[in-house]
Amino acid sequence: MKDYGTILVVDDNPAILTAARICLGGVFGKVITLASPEGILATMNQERVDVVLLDMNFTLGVNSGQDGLLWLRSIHKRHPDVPVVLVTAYADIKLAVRGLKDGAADFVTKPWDNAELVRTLKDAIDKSKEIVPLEEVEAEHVRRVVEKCHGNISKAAEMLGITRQTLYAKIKK
Amino acid sequence: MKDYGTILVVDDNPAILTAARICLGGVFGKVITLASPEGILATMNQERVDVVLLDMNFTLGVNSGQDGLLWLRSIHKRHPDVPVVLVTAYADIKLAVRGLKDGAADFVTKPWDNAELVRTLKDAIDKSKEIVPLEEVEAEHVRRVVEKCHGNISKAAEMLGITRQTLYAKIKK
DNA sequence: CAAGAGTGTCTAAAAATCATACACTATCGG
DNA sequence: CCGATAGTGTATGATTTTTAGACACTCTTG
Repeated sequence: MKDYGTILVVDDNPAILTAARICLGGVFGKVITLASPEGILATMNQERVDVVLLDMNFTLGVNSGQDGLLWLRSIHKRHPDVPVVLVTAYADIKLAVRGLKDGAADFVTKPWDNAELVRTLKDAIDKSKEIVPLEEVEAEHVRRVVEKCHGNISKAAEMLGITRQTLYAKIKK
Repeated sequence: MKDYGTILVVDDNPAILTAARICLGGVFGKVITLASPEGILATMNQERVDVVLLDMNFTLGVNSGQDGLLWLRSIHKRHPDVPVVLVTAYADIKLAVRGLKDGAADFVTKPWDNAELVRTLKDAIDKSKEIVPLEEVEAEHVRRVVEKCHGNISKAAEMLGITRQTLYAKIKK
């Protein structure tokens, strides 16, 4: 059951970290906890982390979670394929939404439901691990661009940077 | 300035529709309004719509916006490349988040700020119109998969459905 | 009607991809 | 320490894809 790899939990409340270790220990092979976000990148460079659970409420209320967003961006920049799940207070849902737009995989609101948290984390990891063949990605993108050009194959081909004839061939299969 | 095409506004409150016509008329070449969502697909089949502004509060409070989500999915299914911006009450932000996961481009909360609404709609359209060359999409996807395989080129190539040598060639440029 | 834009198809040349192969390195269990 | 296994980097020739260029056709529009 412990096949979900390594999780990094970042929260400035030690009680939360202890709770996380207990709650998540049964699901993740390794639970790393950090009381402050400064060590995130260092930790992720040393250790292969499969998912990050990041609390947004550092420096309580001082700057409405801007710090959290900055850390999220830092993680996303260095490790674009490691999913980050945010933790916010319910009143801060707008912050969580900002986070989603900035690349977070998902978020949970405090106080959280353990089962929901685990499900959210599993989903985030599963989604990040799912790999699509190159051919499929290409076909999907071609379909969208042709749609966007309202069926104008010449324009679509130009925007895709390929020849009209090549686009024909790709559409046919 | 009216180069943002056609917008479809769906809201069961006639006053909102009137306000939308006035507020959005200066930005969009054509503002189509619908008092009920039943006509959405029919309208979109007849007319080329560039963005949809969809209120989630039909059948007030009866089923917490499930209807809105269903309409969102219908639109997204038939017209996957037309961005949909949701309108929800502030208390229903969770609904808006569900909507985002279901493919909505963005959302605004009622009561809205006109400038913010226009900005949100413009962003949604700009983003939906931006077209990426096929080569770039391919390179990005290759990069991600290689990263996900932690540098194991053989595995990455297999998952991408291409040869190891081909992957080499793609990485080199 | 004439011009322009788009379509569908063809050819031969150029480029990319494939299967296969070989030498090399690193890791791990016996 | 040795052999097995897995991965890397590179090479070759055959095969497939893509390209440039061209031609005939349809549509729309001034």
